[in-house]
Formats: sequence, C-alpha cells, structure tokens
Amino acid sequence: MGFTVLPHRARYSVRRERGQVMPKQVRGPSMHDVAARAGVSHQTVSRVLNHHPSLRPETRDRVLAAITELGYRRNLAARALVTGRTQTIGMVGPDTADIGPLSTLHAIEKAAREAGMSTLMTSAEPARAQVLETVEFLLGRGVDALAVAAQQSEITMAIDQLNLDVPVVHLLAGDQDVTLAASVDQQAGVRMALGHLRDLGHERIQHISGPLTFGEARSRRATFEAFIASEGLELLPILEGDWTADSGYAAGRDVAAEATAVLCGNDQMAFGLIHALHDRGVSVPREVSVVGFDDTAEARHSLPPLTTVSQDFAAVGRAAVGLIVARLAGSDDAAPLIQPELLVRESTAPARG
Amino acid sequence: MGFTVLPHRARYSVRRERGQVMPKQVRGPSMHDVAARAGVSHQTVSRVLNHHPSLRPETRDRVLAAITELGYRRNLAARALVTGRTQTIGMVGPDTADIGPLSTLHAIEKAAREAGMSTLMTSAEPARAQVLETVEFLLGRGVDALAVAAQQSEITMAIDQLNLDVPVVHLLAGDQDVTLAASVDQQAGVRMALGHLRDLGHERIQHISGPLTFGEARSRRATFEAFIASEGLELLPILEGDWTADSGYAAGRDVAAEATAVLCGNDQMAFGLIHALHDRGVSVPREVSVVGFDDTAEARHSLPPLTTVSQDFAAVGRAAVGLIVARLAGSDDAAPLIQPELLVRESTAPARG
DNA sequence: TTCCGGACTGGGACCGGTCCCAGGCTAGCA
DNA sequence: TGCTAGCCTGGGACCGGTCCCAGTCCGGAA
Repeated sequence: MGFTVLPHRARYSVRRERGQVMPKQVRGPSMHDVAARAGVSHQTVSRVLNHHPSLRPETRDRVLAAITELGYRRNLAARALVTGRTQTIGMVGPDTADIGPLSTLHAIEKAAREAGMSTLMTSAEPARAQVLETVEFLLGRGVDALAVAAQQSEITMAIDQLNLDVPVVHLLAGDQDVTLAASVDQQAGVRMALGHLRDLGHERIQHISGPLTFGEARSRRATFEAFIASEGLELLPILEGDWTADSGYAAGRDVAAEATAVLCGNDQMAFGLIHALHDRGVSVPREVSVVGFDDTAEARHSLPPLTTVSQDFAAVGRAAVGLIVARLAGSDDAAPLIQPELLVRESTAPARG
Repeated sequence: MGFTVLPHRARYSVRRERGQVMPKQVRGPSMHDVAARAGVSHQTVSRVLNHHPSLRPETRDRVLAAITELGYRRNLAARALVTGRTQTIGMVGPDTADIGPLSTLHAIEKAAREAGMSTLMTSAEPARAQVLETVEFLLGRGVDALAVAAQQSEITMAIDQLNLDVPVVHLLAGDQDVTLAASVDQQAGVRMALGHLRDLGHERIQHISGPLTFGEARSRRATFEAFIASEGLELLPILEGDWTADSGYAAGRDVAAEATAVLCGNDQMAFGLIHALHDRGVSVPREVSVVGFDDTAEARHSLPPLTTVSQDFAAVGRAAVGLIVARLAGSDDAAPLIQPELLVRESTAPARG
C-alpha cells in the first residue's frame, strides 16, 4: 500500500458573499480525532462513550484522557441522525406568563436534564390552528415526546386527537380524558379547603371558578358542588373568572350578600376579590373568609395573608418526565396523583353570627 | 447493466431485549422518497426547500406536491450535521420561578420562533460550577447562541469570561460590563419614580434594594444615590432585600421613622413592606408612600394598588433575539435600551406635614 | 454553422456519530 | 494438541441532509 495524502480538514474557512468575509461555523474535534490521539479506532471511542462492558480499563482510560485533552464533545446531530432520537422533550406552554404553568415547565426542565434530556419550549394560544402549528414546529425539530402544560380543553383535546407517534403527557389536565396525565388531586384540594371553612362554621360558601374551558376549573367546580350537596348546604350561584386578579375584582361585585366565605379558583382572583370587598367596605376575614389556590409567592404577604391550597408544581413536572422516560423505554408507568396541601393563614376566620 | 435488488427500507422494526419486543423509532419519508415520487433528484428537492432561484416553476410545484402527499418533514439532525448550525438558542434562566426572568424567557421563545429558531431552556443556580455545567450542557446540545437571563454577577461574569465561540447575549444585566446586552433603562426608571415622589413633596425617601449581587440592583441603587445627592436631599440608610416578599417584610422593621416614602427594588418586596408597615400600624399611603418595580399582575389589586415602574420584558426578549440573529448573520447590531414606564396608583400620596 | 453563457438539473462526497459484522487473541476443555 | 467460547477491537455501511462540481439544453451572438 502506498501513502495517501488526506486533505487537511479546515477548522476555519471563509465564504465570500457580496464582498464580505463571513466566519463559518467552527467545528470541534470529532470522534476520529480522539481515536487517532488515543491510538484506537473510532468504534472504540464510541464504546467508551456508551459504557460498553467489554473494554480493557487501560484502553478506556486512554480514550478518556484523549477526550479531555482535546476537549471533545459528542455531536448530537450526528447521533440523532442515526438513532432517530433527539433526547428532547417538546413543551407546549400557555401564551401567558402565568406563574402556575411556567413553574411547571420550569420543573419539567430540571427533571428532564437530570434524565439526560433537554426541553424545547414553545407556547400556544388556545386556537386549533395555532396549536397544530406549534405541534408541527416541535415535530419538525424532532422531539421524542410532548409535554403539554396548556390546559384549555381546546388545546388538550386538539393535541390528544392527533394520535402522534411520540408519547404525549398532559399536565394538570383536570377532568379531561387524556391518554397520559400528571396531575394534582383537585378533589382533595377542594375538600380540604371546604372542610376548613365548614369547621369554622361557614354554611353559605360561594365559589369563583376559573374559566370552564380549563379542565382543572371544571374539576374544582364539580367537587365544590358535590361537597355542598353532600353537606346539605345552600348552593349559591357560581361565578366564573378568567384566572386574573381583574376578573376576581369584577366578581367581587356579584358576591352574594349572605355569603360568609368564598373559595377562589386561584390566588390571583382571590387578591382581586379581596380588593373589591375592601372597596365595598367588607372586611376580610371578619365578615367574609377567602381561600385561594396555588400559594403564589405573594400569598404570604397579601393583606390579609391568604389561606390557600398549595400545589407542588415541581412534583408534577418530575412525574411528567418520569412518565415520558418510562414510555420511551417501552414500559408503562402509572401516573401518580400528587397531593395538595392546605395552608391556613389569616384570610379565613370563624363565621360571623 | 443488470437489475439491482435494493433492500426494502423498513419503516418499522423490532429489537429483542430480554425477551421483550420493543418498538423502534418510526422514520418518516426522506428527501429521496420525495425525489423519487416527483421524478427528480434529491438535489432538486433540496433546492426547492432552500428557495433556489433557478428552478422551473413546474418542477417546483411537482416537488411541493410530492412533499405534501408524503407528509415529508425535513430532518434537522441531518441538516445540522452538515451545516454545523442547529438553529437553536440556549437560554440560561434563574433557578427560581420568578415572574420577571421567566417572562423574559417566554418572550425570547416567541421571538426566536418567529425567526425560525427554537429555544433550549435551562436554569442555573448562582454558583460557578453550576453555571459552567449548564453552559457545557447547552454547548453539548450544539446551540448556536446563548441568552442569559440569570442576572447575578456571578453567573453573568462567569459566562462572559468563558470567551465562547457562540454569541452570548445578557438580558437585564444592569451595570455589568458584558459584551452584548439587552436591557431596560434602569436609570430612567428610578428617576421617574423618584421624580414622582419629589413632586408629591417627599424629602426623606428610603430605598430597599435588591441583592447587590445583581447588576440591576446596583444600577438602581447607584441612580438612587445620585438622585438624592443632586436634589440635595437627606440620604437615609439603604436597606438590602433578596427580591422576595419575605425580605421586604423583614426590611419593614428597619425603615426609618422619619422616612415618608420608600422605593422598593421590585413589587414583591413592596408587598412585604406594606404588610410589615400595616402590622406596625403605619398607613400606606397616608403616612408612607411606597413605589415598586416590575408591575406584576398582582400590583394592580394589592391593597392599596401599587404605584410601580413597568418594564416591558417582552421587548427585552425581542431585542435579545434581534441581536443574536444579527450576530449569526455576521453583522453587528446596536442594542437598544428599552424605556420603562411609571404607573401611578394608590400607594403614593402627597407627603404628610 | 459554431461558439458561448446562462438556466436548470443530477451525481457523488461529506458531516460525525451508531450499528452490524468479522477478526485476533486468550483461556478452558476434551 | 486441537477446538471452541468469550473478551476485546477494528472496518465499513448507513442515517438524511448540504455542498461542490459537472453536465444538458437552449437562445443569441459571431
């Protein structure tokens, strides 16, 4: 065999375009470079990276040394090309910057990274076309799974009906019948809150729900109605907000005069409600008790500090990633229902009279 | 030439592992499939996708038809492998689920998608090792650029000193001297707030700053001191919080008795402060005026509704993506300073006496 | 008629990994 | 001693795009 002169692999190159000089992408060392340095084949390097059992420790060490010396970094594009897996979870978040969904996404991201995966974040408005476009975008990026944290039925159902090839996990989908979900036990949360109010002697309790386009809002509302009925209490008209403090404020005008307690669908609406009651000269909690949902950062320091149902969003995120990883490995894992917690503060007090 | 029997390309295959049957990745149609269907070469398909000018419209249409018929989707891994670009921005967010940074990240995501890029979200605690690990993770995923929305100096500086091959944009870095930044004009914000208080007749104004490990907190503090000096007012001791409402509550104990107004580094601390003042029997705004920063969703409905400086986080996110896209295209774009806005509500009133 | 340039198209190398297959070596057993 | 099994390693095809190069066809100029 004779010598073969291989062309030098350029690390830097320039491309002329309209007279300009443009820096092209810098490429790091490849598996072949590592192999050459360690005096082994590229295949052996691959085996080291994938923890193959049959490897002489000495060889392994030599390869690892070469890797650190060269600052070698595995090219995920090449890997994805052949395996067909990108190790990426696509997240569909809401269009708004609400703390609930966002912190769930945040939790997914952390859990995913621990599992060696990364997360692609997107957001979608609750319109079918928008949702499909978003999903198409994620599939185009080759995600291995979808995590949906946008809970409007329109979004949840649109995605679930697509029958995608990749696993899809819905977060906090409430009463919606989806294939795979990670959720908080909404019924338990509502019962704890109402039990607390009943124990304080309240008998005329009103509910300001979130928008009924949300499965969670429907779950809480249904549980509320069931509780009132089972306790034989009077059912006051249920008001519907849109999660914002503004809507809570607006609902404050319609709160029944005889109500002595109000259960709000989230903390924001509770803040708005308290503001409205204050403007009407109604004292919280002396005249009316108020309970929220979520335990936002402000709840502890609102006036008065808010009694609320705390939901462990981080646990929901971890559960979702657990489901995804299990699915990708081919096994089925049951989705746990995460238990909420009631935090009693100063916005609730014994019923007057 | 004779016939050649090509092996049928399996779309589905199974792999046996410990007796289990495991579904392998389903692969969609490739460029070659489209080419075959349209009766052209793969190269022509590529040209259609990349909007090459020299293409007969008829050919183009035939290819496009084949694409929709087959439901072809371009494989980004293959594309990234050869171009060396992944069309992905890596985001380094804070470890906490604070609304400010999170909504900035949210804005980046939207802007990136409009620019045809996607975003990889991560979070890092402000420890050098953690930051490096996070950056390493992102580089390992082959991101084309970095957007840093975690504003502690420790994080900002650690990243900026790495001298990475990819462009790095810092968001809301405050007074920090970084190469590329998208920020809100903090000086203007502070001056507007203080100007408002001065116009109301306040002469003894105190400041509760964010932690001085944050460039923004330092920026605001420095501007505060400069303003007090230039107006010839008395400089009261500056208190330092950690952005949380808890720390605002704690700072409430140390607010000087002679202070008639307090400028808080963010809304959360303002809420905590108002809570503390209320517990001390001090009325806001009758005895003490309070101004916040950020205009969180709750600020409108806190008791009293909070006067605050609003920052357009979405604009910051868009600006950051603009900078990144420009850099990747080889041109330099100047970073605009986004202007804040003062929202006067009911937590400020004329000075007493 | 011949030559030439531009519009349009195709062939094949290449990016950097993983997978399948096969080969060398050593140890264990008949 | 000969054969086989298992450990360890290497060679090459392949994933699905992009890029470089070259070829065909056509109209207009020489």
